[in-house]
Amino acid sequence: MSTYKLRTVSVVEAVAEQLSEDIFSGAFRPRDVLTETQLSERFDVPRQTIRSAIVMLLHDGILRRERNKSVYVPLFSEEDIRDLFAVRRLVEMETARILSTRGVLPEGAKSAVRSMELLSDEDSWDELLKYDFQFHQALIEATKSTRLQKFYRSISAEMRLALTYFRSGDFSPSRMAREHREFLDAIRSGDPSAAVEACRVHIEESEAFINQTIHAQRERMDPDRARYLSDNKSL
Amino acid sequence: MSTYKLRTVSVVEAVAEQLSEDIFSGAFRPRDVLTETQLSERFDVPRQTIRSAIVMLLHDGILRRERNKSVYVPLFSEEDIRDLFAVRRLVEMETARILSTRGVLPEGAKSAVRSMELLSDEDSWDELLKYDFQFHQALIEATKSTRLQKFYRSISAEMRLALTYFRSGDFSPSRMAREHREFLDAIRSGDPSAAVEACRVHIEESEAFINQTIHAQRERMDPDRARYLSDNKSL
DNA sequence: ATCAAAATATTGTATAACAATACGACTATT
DNA sequence: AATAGTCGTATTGTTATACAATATTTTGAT
Repeated sequence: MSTYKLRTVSVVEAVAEQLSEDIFSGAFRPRDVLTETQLSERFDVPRQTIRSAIVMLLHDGILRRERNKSVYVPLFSEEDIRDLFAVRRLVEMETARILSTRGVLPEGAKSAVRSMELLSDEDSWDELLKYDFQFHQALIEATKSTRLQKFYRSISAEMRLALTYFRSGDFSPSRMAREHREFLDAIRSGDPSAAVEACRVHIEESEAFINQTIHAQRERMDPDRARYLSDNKSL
Repeated sequence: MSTYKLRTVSVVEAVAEQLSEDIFSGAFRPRDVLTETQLSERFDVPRQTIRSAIVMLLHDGILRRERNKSVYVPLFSEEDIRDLFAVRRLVEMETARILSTRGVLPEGAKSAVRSMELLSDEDSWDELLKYDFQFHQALIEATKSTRLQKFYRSISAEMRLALTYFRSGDFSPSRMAREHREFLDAIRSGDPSAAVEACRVHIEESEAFINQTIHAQRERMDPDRARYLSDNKSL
């Protein structure tokens, strides 16, 4: 008889998950303030449960709070974006080094790229984003490094939130697929330094894309607003 | 008039802090299971408060649990130690690169080294460890990278716990001080690659020291026990 | 001794209440 | 009108209690 590892979901986890979705989907916008009683009614669970769920999301970086204040959806500054990408680059380059050294190429990453290649320009940004995350997730998990995974988890939620804010920019599934394919091939090559370099390129392309979207959004604003944001280094 | 940023401590934080100390100090040993009611009585706070404190320590990696089970103090495997050091090396090398590039040399790190140099061989391992952590903490904070700091925090507690387990090995404050001094000088030099390399050496010396202690401990055991541990890759 | 059922212990969730803090509205004073 | 002070309200932080769900131990039957 084989044994199954069943996956159960506690109430707190379910609330945290749904609340995350509400944030990612835009139901809650940056700077929105969420009070515990309000959430308690929304999900029809006791306030204690909400508080536990909030702690999870605080750790994921998609909610913030000061003491004795209500939590709020974070607004990422340019500095936040820089920091996120810098750290992500660090982690992913190390991942690329490990995997190419070990000659490991996770199936999940391969299938994610295949899925991307099947997307057409009419498909949604969300769809593309899903495969993007699946790809990188698979790579990290293949390292088998508990701490690296923990680290990546702690920034991936923030990353996802940042990316959804700037989804509106023009994007091309085919280009995205090609970039991921190249990265994957570099890892497959077995040359660690080449893989690491490909990773750097990949992440920097991603960052450049975001920055471009940010600036495009800013130009669509009126000058005063743009100047204000520029002064406050916020998005 | 200058403004102060006051630091307050909530009940949960105080409990978490004290509980951490109890774990670091060895009052709770690896594999010890801690029930919530037991802790509730020990600290004379309601169970809900204990639960919140536990969540913090779970994130710090100095407590673990499976669902519906009591938490327990982790026992680090050799793989854990390897993983911890690998990731720590990654973060600290990046830190060294950043600081040497920017020409930043935090005061806290300098004073930590000075304190080490004043220690004699009669002083305690705990004392030395304190300055060691102060040194690395200061470096990380000087990067101003929120995510890097968050990450470091998430492994430093585990690191400290691992180090306290193996405190018994022979140690030399003067050698420790010298190693840190050399690392600091390398950062000061302004040559990033030299600083990064010095960092690698520093961390690897630290890891080698731990491994040596581990093996020494193992040899003091009886053969059966040693073989058992070897088989289970646990310490 | 082995297995199953019952009793117990422990975590997870729910409800309520109160204390501490933050925030806004209002008032009094100048 | 502007300012500082006071009060009331909303919100978070903490405590208390109870019960449900799950895990563990004990007991009992075979």
